[in-house]
Amino acid sequence: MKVVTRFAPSPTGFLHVGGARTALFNLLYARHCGGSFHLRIEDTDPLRSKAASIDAILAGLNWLNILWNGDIIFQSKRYNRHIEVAYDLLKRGAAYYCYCTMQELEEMRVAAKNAGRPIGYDGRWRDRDPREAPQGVRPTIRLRVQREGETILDDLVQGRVTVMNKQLDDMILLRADATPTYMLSVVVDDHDMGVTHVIRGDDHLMNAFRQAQIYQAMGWERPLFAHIPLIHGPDGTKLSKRHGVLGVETYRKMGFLPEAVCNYLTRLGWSHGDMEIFTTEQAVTWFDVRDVGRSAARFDIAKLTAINAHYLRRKDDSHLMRLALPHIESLIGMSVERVGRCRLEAAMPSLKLRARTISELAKAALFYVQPRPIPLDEKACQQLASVGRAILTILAEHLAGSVRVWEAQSLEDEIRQLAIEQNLTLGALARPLRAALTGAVVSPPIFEVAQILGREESLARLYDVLA
RNA sequence: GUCCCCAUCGUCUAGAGGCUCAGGACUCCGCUCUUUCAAGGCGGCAACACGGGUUCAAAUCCCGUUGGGGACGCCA
Repeated sequence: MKVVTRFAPSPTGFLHVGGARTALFNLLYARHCGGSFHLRIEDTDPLRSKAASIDAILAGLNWLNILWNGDIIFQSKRYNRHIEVAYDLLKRGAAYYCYCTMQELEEMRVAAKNAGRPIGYDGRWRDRDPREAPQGVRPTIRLRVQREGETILDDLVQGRVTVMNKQLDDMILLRADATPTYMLSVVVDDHDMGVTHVIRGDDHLMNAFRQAQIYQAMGWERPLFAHIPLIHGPDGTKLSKRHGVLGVETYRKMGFLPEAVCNYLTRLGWSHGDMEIFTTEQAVTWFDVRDVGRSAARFDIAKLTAINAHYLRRKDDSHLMRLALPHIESLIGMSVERVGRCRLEAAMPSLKLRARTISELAKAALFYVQPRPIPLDEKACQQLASVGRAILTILAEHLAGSVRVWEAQSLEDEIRQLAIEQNLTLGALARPLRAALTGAVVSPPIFEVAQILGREESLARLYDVLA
């Protein structure tokens, strides 16, 4: 059997991490099985669906390199097919017209809640004669749910789950305005697309039982289900805007790498022994949706950051340059000229070793491209007060008079020698030098910095401070 | 309220009856390296929610309790 999976977001917002992980698991499983993975946009609610959301979702998936097979399926374009099935169900006696008004249903819910009964439609039009229909009320079509017995679902992740059918109510298939509901559309589309494995968030677990009834009524074979646990916020509740997590693309802006995000998300709720760092290709060979854990995982930005640092260090310098440049330019508010770019490229190996995100890297790289005189932070100013300033004077004079090649190792040799002559430690000389050259008290190795800045720029920065 | 699910270090997890007085990763804390900061190396703190069973033996199986989460829309 060829495995077919799908990711079916509704275009009501951005692609959040939970959705991204669901998509990832669908992709991983399909590819693991040599099957196909599809994308379907669930835009059956015209009131909530937005074109901008579709763009955001596609952008997010593309960024993460979660690529689907074939064309995108828009549920809204399958409208006629959904309606056809609704009427088919009606004809089979598996569905019926319901003339309840919204207000009536609301009252029903309140009454049920107060009486301690399950909140849901009480089936009042289930067997009622349609001739009793009130005037002027456009009916909905509801499924005539099998109320006896129980439904068993052998979920690939949750295991065997049993629900009494009397817990299910007759859900609406077609709204009063004749548009299909999600509950109908998913089933029809999954069936027509030949979806074999429905992998989705476990907030849909109960829906599987309702949907099972539609499959049954239509005489269709039901796909296998895998309800994966939701991702929770640090406080243990379902991830929401309240947690400040936005679209997956926000993580791009925050300086995360897509491969790091994918690695982290895949590792959330799933593992392959002690493996922490792996490529998507490796995950494809190891992944089985049956191995996904049943308990919810909390989103931990610290671990994501650590994984990101790992990938950042291994990223090639020119690629990193392309990613970091926009961050840097927005920080200094101007474009980086050729000289600056050369410096950044030369500095990249030690810059990336000290950053965990592109943003951190950009911030740390700033001093390389800022125009003179570069700003000094508070600690650097302290460093360049009385004694530091005196040392800097000696350094400047010495370096300006030196004829040795301006290269990290020879600069270090020279300054070590100077330290001995002056009866000072290397640190005593290096600290003021660092402050003047970088404007800060922490930086990449200072002789490397001096080499990259070049003789002229370095001396100029020293004299800027002395002036 | 009704139904469903879950439960190993702070977090992500390994563990599918004996190999485990529970392993890895992140975080945190030491030490080391060192011109600063990182990285690297070494080390440390830290968990089987609780109570009953079953068994020669339970983190692993069963029941209950507690705690947490999710679903109950003419949303998806």
